[in-house]
Amino acid sequence: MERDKSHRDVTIKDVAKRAGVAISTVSRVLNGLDKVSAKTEKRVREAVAELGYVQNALAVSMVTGQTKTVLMVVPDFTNDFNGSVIQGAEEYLKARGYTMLISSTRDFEEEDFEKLYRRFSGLADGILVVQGSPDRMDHARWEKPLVLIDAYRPQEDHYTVEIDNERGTFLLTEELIKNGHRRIGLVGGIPGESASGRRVAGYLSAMEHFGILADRRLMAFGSHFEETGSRAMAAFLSLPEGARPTGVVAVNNLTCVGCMKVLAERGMRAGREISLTAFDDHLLARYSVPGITVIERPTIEMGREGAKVLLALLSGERPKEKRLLMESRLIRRGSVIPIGE
Amino acid sequence: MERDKSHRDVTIKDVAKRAGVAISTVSRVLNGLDKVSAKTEKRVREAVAELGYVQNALAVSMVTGQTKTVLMVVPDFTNDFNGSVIQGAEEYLKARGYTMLISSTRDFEEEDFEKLYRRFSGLADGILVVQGSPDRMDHARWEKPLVLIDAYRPQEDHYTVEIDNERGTFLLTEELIKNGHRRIGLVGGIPGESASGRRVAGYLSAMEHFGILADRRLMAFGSHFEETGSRAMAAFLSLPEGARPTGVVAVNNLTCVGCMKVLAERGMRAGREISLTAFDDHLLARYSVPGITVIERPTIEMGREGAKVLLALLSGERPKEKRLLMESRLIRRGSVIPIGE
DNA sequence: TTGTACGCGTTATCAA
DNA sequence: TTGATAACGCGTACAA
Repeated sequence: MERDKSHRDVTIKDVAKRAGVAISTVSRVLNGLDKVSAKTEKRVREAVAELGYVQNALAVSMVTGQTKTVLMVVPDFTNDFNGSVIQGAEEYLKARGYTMLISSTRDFEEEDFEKLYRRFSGLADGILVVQGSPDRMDHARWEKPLVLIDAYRPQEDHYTVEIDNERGTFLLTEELIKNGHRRIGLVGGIPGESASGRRVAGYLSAMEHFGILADRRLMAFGSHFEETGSRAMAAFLSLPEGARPTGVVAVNNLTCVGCMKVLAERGMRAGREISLTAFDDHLLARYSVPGITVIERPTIEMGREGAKVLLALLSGERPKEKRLLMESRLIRRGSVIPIGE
Repeated sequence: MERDKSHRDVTIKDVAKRAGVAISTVSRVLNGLDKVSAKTEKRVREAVAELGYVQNALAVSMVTGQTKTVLMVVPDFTNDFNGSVIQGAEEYLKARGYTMLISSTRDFEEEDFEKLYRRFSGLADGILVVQGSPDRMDHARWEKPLVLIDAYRPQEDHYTVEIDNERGTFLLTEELIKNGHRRIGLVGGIPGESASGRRVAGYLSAMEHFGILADRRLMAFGSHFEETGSRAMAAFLSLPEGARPTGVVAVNNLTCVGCMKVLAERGMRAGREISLTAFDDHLLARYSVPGITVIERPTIEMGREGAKVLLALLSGERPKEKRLLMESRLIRRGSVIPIGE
């Protein structure tokens, strides 16, 4: 509570005194807007250097109304997809003089979103929200610029950065079908969540496209986490021979890991006893033997583009295309076994 | 630049007017310090609710001198170790009313650290620095409370949260030796960095302890990244039969991944053609078949403890033990092959 | 118990 | 081209 005024930071006043000018002159030099004589400017700059003066960002924000700060909301920091998105966004923001505040929504209750908005509304100029959480958030409470990454809410009207989720699982499913698979399991994510929803749709649409009847027993849902993948794979494996899927599509990185975990526990491997394809590339998919066939998303770029759109919004631009669709691609590895008819 | 005063946020003044009291009374109610009559308090609370008043954190910080914000500096967000540390710290801070600012130091030049300190010195009350970057940082410029996580600089005097790095690699090396290995390769990290240094020391000390002469050709250095592991493993494998290591110790998660990558490319596997042990548990170590024998660190807890120490510092406490040592443990998996004498 | 008024470090307006 | 000063929203001595 006690402020120690003795070793206070040096302020604009100190600089003004040292340079023998008014504080408004110092401010002008620092912000380089109005004209200042070369001589005065030099004196001020010297005083700044000598005193090691640093602007008080808080005071600047108070009067300008801008914090030059962006809030990033992610479901979880331990997921490598989120990590990459953050990396991309942070680099872009930092390079443009913006600072990044961060908050994870793991274990959030409904009410916590409201608190989050309250707490940060005065601290950040804009907000970047990464998938997962958004479906439970009431974005309407946030009145400043907002960009959604990897989420889309048709009933609302936000700027978003996405990939074509439906096409992704379509490709994964198609890959299995073209290799002769007919009984294909699906490990869905959270039933109501937007990205998961599209991915499930892609699976169904591929099945239909190739005239295969989808089997309810081969579709499992739950969460974005490992556990859902493990449970699903275990259930699939316990089906009788004729009903058991020969291939499985996992809708995200962690559920894929869960599938692989169960396989490993039973001495099985994707690409040997069963085929597996999944959304999102990750270490395990890339370097396990055989590797997993996946849909790779430009994660760093998604973060960067999200930040780019947000800064555009902050500078008053209003891009008329609200949804930005990024490219994703299928990477074929050894996890899909060709099956003879 | 233009502040739109028309739809300004509601301020403490508005609340005071609505409640028919002075702003100082509102402040008192909000901060609950001084005594306020029950009736007045009720009126104020109602006014707050009706107007949807939210304190302006910036203004509060200006007058209190505290930002209730902590800066977290990490080398990279895409590394799962860092992600976990962030997760642990963020949860702890959030629960205590603190906000987290974040910055990655990937690709930082020397001078950037100075800029970083400048930029954030007024924005955060304290700083949490995660390994990697610290060795190139001049922490002296940061005058507020600081806690180092997974880094130790003997020449300086900071609060740190660590594990016994030397013991970790000692155990990894010992595990190989006890399984009959004698030619053991080491994939070191950044030569000058503190944690890497201790880990290299652990390897050397195990070798010496068991009377094995360390071979320079079996020690490779470079970075914390995959590439260093790949290069090292490739070099090891190209050694003539009698000089080639039968076991390898990787000092961190990514270099371990790099090793596994090279093995995979050549159709080899850790636990088959060669033995491998590594620092840090991660997806690939856990679920590849066979799994990798690793040192597991309590990553989330390290973040949490770091935050805890920092908040203690911020509240004026000065724990006399500056170095906090966390427990790590060896997890045995199938990547170590017993070798007959 | 409550109200007045000052200060926190800036920017921006208006005069000089 | 420069200087004086009113905001920005709040906490808190000090007075009432």
